[in-house]
Amino acid sequence: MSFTELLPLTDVTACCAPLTRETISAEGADKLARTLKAIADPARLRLISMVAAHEDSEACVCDLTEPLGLGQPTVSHHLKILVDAGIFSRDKRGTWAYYRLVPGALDSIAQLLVTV
Amino acid sequence: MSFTELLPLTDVTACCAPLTRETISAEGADKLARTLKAIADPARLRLISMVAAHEDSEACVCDLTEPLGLGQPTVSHHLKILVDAGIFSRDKRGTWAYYRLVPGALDSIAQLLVTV
DNA sequence: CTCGTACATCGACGCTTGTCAATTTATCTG
DNA sequence: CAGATAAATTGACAAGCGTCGATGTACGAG
Repeated sequence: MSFTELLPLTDVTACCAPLTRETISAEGADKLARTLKAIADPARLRLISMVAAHEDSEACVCDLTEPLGLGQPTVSHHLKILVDAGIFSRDKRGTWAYYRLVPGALDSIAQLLVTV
Repeated sequence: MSFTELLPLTDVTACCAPLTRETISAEGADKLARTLKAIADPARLRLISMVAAHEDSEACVCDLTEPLGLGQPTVSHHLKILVDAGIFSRDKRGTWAYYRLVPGALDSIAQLLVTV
């Protein structure tokens, strides 16, 4: 019963209590920190923004390497981190790998930070 | 002309475009990443949560050291990072330094992540 | 003025992270 | 099959980060 493909790390979604509503547990803090670390990088923020802006809201590595100004292995590395964190999904079609935002992933994170 | 005390790093508030609405600039990504890095740590997430839950929504270092399970210098270090990022404000009264959430700081960050 | 307390700062240490060049794996084409 | 292209993986390196112990600083009590 491998949930891994269906719910990569989106247990962030499962977690509900906003940070400031009730005291977070050490484990919860660890998990949320890991997710935030995945986003807390300039290259990865730009990747998220670029993929969202790309046509059909998806992009392959070759679309991203040159505008980002980083090497292909580095871009692949960042994309893997985002996939592992449940932010991106990966769809391999032929020789290309297409990445897109997991719907609701960023919103789930945002809801944990909000205080209102 | 030192803005530093008035606008620690809350230019995050000034920034408006959610990540996925328009393509973020390299500079914008850098700034947002710095802010997110300030939050993307288990100890600091717990500090945020603990301060928000504390009576009068403020706490001094001595309130936080023991429940966090970290040394006093380490806690001071984390608090400084949160203050520099504009998440916490610091108010020294007598021998004690009281920290509290900057109103709207976390919400500003959350709004940059949201996709809806 | 002296002592104790609360906090900040400094220096050092190990671990993690971002990046690259080189290599490997997978897939399509002829 | 051989060759070419897209992407993932590996190994290495410098830089950054979290933590601690020791020290410095500011403030209140006596």
